[in-house]
Amino acid sequence: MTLTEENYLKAMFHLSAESVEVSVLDLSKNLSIKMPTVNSMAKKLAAKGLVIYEKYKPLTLTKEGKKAAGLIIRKHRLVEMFLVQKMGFAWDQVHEIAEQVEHIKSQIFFDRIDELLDFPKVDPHGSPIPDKFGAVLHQNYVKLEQCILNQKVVFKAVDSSQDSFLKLIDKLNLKLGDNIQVLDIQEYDKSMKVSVNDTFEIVLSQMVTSNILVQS
Amino acid sequence: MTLTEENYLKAMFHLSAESVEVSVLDLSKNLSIKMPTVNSMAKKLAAKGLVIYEKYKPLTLTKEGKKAAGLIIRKHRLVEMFLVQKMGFAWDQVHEIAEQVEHIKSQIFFDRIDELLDFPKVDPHGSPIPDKFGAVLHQNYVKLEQCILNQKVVFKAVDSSQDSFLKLIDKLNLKLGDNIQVLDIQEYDKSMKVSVNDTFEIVLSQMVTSNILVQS
DNA sequence: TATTTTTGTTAGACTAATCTAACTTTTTAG
DNA sequence: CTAAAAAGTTAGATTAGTCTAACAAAAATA
Ligand SMILES: [Mn+2]
Ligand SMILES: [Mn+2]
Ligand SMILES: [Mn+2]
Ligand SMILES: [Mn+2]
Repeated sequence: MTLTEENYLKAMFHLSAESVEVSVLDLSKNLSIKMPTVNSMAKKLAAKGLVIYEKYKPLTLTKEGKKAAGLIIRKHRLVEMFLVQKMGFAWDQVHEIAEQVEHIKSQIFFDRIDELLDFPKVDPHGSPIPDKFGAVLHQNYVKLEQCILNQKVVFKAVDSSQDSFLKLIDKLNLKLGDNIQVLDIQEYDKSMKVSVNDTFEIVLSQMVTSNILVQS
Repeated sequence: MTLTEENYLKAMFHLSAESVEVSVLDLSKNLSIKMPTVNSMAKKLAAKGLVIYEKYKPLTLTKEGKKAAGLIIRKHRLVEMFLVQKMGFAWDQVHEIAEQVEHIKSQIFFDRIDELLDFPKVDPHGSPIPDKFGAVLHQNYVKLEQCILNQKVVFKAVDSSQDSFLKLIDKLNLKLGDNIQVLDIQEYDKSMKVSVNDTFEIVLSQMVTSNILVQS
């Protein structure tokens, strides 16, 4: 499989987290690749048995395709964890590097990373690392955005890898595992005031709360 | 620069260690790519100012080209060192992986590797790591093959990355830094009997002695 | 339902990297 | 010094991945 094909599969996997089916337009936007190009790649992946393609219908990953995508995401997340835990990178520096390293062809390389990290289950952003068969343990996290007044939750993961977002979280002194309570929600812009570990209070815009994943 | 271009430059750099000028045929053999392909790539690299190309003449790297190649080789060797020193790989496992990782686009990634290794000067095979400007400190090593009877030398580097060769060196219990004395040279096949650290004696074929680099 | 907008597809072109077949130049050997 | 061999080049084809322009179908809206 080529690097390009791997990136398409990975994008489809991420997009189908919600809706299972993925439109050509969504993929196109997500990859910043024009629709006709996506269309022809979809046919190519279908010919390889990784995608179900029917004219004018949304795309679906086959079982095979899901597994392949899961294995690439596994490598991506293992690499991110290694970069943070073993090489001292900040969580906002690792996504771009992992985006490239995930395509290295070497089983032992990733096995060794896994071993050195003692077989981690999540990456530095709280996302689950798929197992050796490409299967992802589904997390039942919700967006902080959807929480109600006074609800108490735990900050479990982030839903964006944009470095400006991650840097903001750092600046706000928020960390995975923190206890968050919703103190106030502004009707107008959906911004939230929350308390963190009962020690300090911050205000978060909806753009931020929609990328914070929490568990009750 | 593309991965492919980087690999051509690197190959040229290696081949021009001896003769400065590189024939299209040599490059073709070295890369396992047919001559017409090499020819057109040579023109392309010439257009970018990295190679001097004149019809029917051998190829030469420009100053720019040499620097670019040196920087890729730097990455390759830093990665090999990291894989051995920090990730526990054997010296015969790292070349293939480094061949891929050397193309990662991320300055900080390689800078951090350099730092974690405490700015190493040689890779696990004894080859010098080019500096940040792509310049290589030239080593004055000779092949064990060329040594004379009774000469005492130090094993400094290997001249092949083939894993079967490296495994053989391991099996023979030879290590970089070992003191070697030439005890006997067979007229017929140029095989050598040598003593190692004055503790044991082994016989090496010419194929082996031609890939062992030593210093007096 | 009819029209407009959105989404998806086809056709055709382009670049990078590769190949084979045919031809030319240079080098080597008789 | 010529003929043969080796090395290098050109031409033309192929595959992967991308694009724009034009067209078609599906979905949304009036
Ligand atoms: Mn990531
Ligand atoms: Mn990627
Ligand atoms: Mn190497
Ligand atoms: Mn390489």
